[in-house]
Amino acid sequence: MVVESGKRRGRGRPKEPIPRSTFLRAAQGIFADAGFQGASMSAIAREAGVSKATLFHHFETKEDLYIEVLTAIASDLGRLVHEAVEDRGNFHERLDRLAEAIIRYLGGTPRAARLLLREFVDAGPFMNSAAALSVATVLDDVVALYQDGQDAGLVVPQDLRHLAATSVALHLHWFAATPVTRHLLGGSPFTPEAIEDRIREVKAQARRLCTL
Amino acid sequence: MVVESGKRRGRGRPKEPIPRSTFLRAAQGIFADAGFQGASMSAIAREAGVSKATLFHHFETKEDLYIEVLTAIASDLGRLVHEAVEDRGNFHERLDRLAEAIIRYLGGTPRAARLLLREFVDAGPFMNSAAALSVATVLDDVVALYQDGQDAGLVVPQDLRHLAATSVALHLHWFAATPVTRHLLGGSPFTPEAIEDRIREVKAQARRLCTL
DNA sequence: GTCTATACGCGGATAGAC
DNA sequence: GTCTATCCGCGTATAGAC
Repeated sequence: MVVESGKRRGRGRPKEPIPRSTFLRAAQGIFADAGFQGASMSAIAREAGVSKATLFHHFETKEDLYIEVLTAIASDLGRLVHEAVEDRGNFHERLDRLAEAIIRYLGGTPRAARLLLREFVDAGPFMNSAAALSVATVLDDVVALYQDGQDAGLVVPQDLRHLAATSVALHLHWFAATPVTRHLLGGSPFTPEAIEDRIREVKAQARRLCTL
Repeated sequence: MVVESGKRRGRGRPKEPIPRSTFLRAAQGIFADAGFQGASMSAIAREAGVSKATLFHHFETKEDLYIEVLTAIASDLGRLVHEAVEDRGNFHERLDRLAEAIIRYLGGTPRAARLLLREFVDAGPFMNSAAALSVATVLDDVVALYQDGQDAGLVVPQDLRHLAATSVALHLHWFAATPVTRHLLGGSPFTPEAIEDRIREVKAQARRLCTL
């Protein structure tokens, strides 16, 4: 999946600098497939269709590039969760909205779940950077949603932290643990039909999980 | 956590060969912390208290060592699941037994969940080896349990594959995604009290998840 | 069966031309 | 801003002494 730039770029300052998104897209792919340690800057440069030195010109270190890739995803999800969870409609509507928004995003961005879940397991450069705070915010948003439900007497009187953890696991694992999902499903979870099925199933599971 | 052998081992064939478990334990630790790619044979040898060459004498390649470590865990869990799920007692008893057995194992073997979940996300050497079949068996055991429940009219008429996936995610994520769990819990999930709490919460969640 | 020593490639990162 | 060429360390893996 090499970028087709038609003709090779020559030396010297070009009229059209390579957009940052080119590097980020390539990096997203390689990091998702190989992880932070397994990915090499050479592979990312190759994928982006530039030389390694060019890549190093745009990102001082591999860590910088990795953190930027993960920050973009965490920020997307953070926005999505915050909007879905906001105080419009009753508790169950908010719960449904949350599931649907997350699944459409993770289903439409196949690398996102793998990148995030791997980083959670690795406790790697991103989770050890300041940007990890956005993850904490998302978690707190989810807990707050359940808290609202509990206050309204709609949610079972159980530990909300375990409930929030299950919610995160539920969403990420399906799209990230591809061998497991493929074995169970017998196909890709990223087809449009599979995604619609998933939304239906998760909405039902999420309701039963917390409802009295 | 270096092995204390008292005095250094000399050259030549020793009277007491180093037990294989020494290498496996060390490898488990390093692989769990760094992942397959991130781990180095030097680090594992250091942790085991032997030279790199000695380690390579016992395991031809890093992959061999890694697969053996993961096979041991998958086999432990496979046995546990198979026993817990077997046809003793009613459906809810079997469900509770399953949760308790898995949580005690993962809680008492802090590296297991990380190793397994990371491998699921990586689709690495283990999942591409023949040994991965044991994972498929476990998944099928779980689906079969839910099928029994559905046949008995105790389980909600929903897609059992999504239910099984949630069950796996639920168990692994809590003990594997340590930064997330620690943020939510505000401490380690591996203390005896945290484990008992976890058993209680998961039993309740697992019931609500599938029960009519 | 374990050691020391080493081969060899590939990783991240840099220098300097254009 | 991008290129080619290169440095240097650490990775896996091997050879041969003991």
